[in-house]
Amino acid sequence: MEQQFLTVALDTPLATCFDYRWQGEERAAPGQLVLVPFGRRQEVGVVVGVGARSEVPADKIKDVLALRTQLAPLPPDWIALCAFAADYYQRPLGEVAVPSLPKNLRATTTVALDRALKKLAKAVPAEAAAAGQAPPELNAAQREAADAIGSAQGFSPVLLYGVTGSGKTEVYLQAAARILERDPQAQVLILVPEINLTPQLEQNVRARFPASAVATLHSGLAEGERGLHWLAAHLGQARIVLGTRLAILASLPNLKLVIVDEEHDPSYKQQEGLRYSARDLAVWRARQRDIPIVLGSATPSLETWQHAQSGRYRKLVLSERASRDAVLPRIRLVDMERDKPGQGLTSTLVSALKLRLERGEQSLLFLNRRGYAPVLACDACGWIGNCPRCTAFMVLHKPEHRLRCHHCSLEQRIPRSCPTCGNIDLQPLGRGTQRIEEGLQQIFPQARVMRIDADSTRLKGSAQAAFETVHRGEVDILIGTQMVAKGHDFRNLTLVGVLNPDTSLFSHDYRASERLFAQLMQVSGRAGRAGRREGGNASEVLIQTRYPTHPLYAALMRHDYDSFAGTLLEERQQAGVPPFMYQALLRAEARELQAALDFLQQAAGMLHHPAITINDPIPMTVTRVANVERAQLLVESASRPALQSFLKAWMAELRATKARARWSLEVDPLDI
DNA sequence: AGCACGCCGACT
DNA sequence: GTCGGCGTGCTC
Repeated sequence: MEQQFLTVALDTPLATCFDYRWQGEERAAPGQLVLVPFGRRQEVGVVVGVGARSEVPADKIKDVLALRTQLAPLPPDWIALCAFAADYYQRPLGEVAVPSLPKNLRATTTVALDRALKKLAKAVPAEAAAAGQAPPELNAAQREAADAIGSAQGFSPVLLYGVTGSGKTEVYLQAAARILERDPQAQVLILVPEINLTPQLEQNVRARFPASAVATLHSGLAEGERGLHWLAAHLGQARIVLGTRLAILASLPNLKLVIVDEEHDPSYKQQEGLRYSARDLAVWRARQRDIPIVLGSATPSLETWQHAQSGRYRKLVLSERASRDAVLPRIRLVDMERDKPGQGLTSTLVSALKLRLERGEQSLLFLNRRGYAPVLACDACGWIGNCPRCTAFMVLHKPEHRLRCHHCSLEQRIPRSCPTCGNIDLQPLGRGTQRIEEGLQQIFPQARVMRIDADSTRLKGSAQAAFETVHRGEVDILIGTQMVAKGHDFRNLTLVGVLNPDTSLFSHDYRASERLFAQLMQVSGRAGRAGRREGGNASEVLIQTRYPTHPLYAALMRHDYDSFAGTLLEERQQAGVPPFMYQALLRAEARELQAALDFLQQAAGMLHHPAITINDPIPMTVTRVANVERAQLLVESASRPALQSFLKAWMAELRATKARARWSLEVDPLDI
């Protein structure tokens, strides 16, 4: 029996793959899973290369323990996708490929895998085109978009640009249906930011296509379920895969269309480990497979917008709201200098709330700050409740009677008196959702007020339950953080109040205004989605601000993202920041700030490249978290290839040096 | 990252 | 006398 040498990608931080010997009956092939000895442990890895010989000295090479022949090999294009992501984000291949597989399918034992395969073998593959519910009529713009996408040949990126309620979902579904009808093998991948916050899209997909043709992939699924759905995608049984960012790394052998809903949403960016952008990988994936991709948004990311303006992406516009009687909500600014808020609410907003209560309509208040008050302070001596482990304030959480650090989760009892001067009268400064909730209950004692934020929805399923309560009409006033801004259609909601958006206007983070506009646009879309029946009152959005003349608000009131995005792009070009510049961030953390800074300084001096700017190391804004000091170093280039080749060489050097700090690299960082 | 091996302080 | 600190080195 001819022996084979297998190059195996393993989930380790080591930058290489490992070679093993295989001499079993069956021939091994790239894409297969193998169980191998690694150090003194056993690991499951992915075969990425097969050969008759190996560079590695024979005495070091160990034998493969088992080949998972029951599982069809992962396709070459999947390996190529992982390899690209690994390369682009400067991570080992195994660290990308292995963790993207469901845990129970890559376990050292094979029970879960066999069970899942057995279960799927029984399932009868459905004819995906055999639709359940009949598709609704499209308006002209929708039809044109669905036609264009459904008939596109080869790699054709499309920005589907349309406000909330303009019927983007319907375009996705009908374009997908066309492709599935035409090709009985075809698979469609639909990415959404957070599946739990957009249940309506999932319901729509499930209503339209047979259940067995749809697979969902997101981190909320139980292990067994996720393994089953992943396998259905891998085996081609799932024709539509609906998932969050992790679904971009699924095996989809017959992928023919990719859809990225709300493509601007920051949750497409993974914020730990492999810090990939699922949207960017989706575009790469579409090019790799030479298939169309749809990026949908009412407020596209400036990266996407610029590609659309330059003609690299085709821009398809949905300008009208799809539901006939749905109208765009009227957006009004409330000048907080003139109308001073009490309990965080201006009299204008209070009257508007009162009117909705009288009419039996619902209101939504949006405040992106959870807790009762962001700071507790002593008027007498100036003491402020700082976190002992972080450079941050302790946030007052009144229902729990606790001070809580939002960075390290440290909790303390609320001090009865000032720790330095003994003053009993400690003052909460500023307002969070809890405090607004309390104020609302005082102003409207008869109103049914509900708060939805990360604190009120800690328990699994409680967010779902809370939203259902609102949908059932058992809530008059809903107060929430960005959790309430996404996805949900509240039929009876006619007022949206935005409480404290100004902080983002003058942020040092140049992406803050782009994000704010998107967020306000999105939360505005919660109002009046169904329209008001028979000559009723238009829905209304009230924004409390100290800067009523700010251009961001002016553009928002006109629902005019075009001109706002144009202005932002000009500013970005002038400032030399993305999308006109490509960035990477080297982060370091250590017990002593100086150690982190020293490491970064050393790293900064390692390599020089004419097209690369290496900035000075600086402490991060929140320097200390959980008693670890953090600093970062920004690297920039106008050329993506130049940055990539620099990073590759830099990483090799960095990995070879003994660092006195923990460090990590992020390519295309969102927060800098 | 794990998980060894490897030499110096406070405990049954 | 040992238990155990984390420094350095390796994983095909």
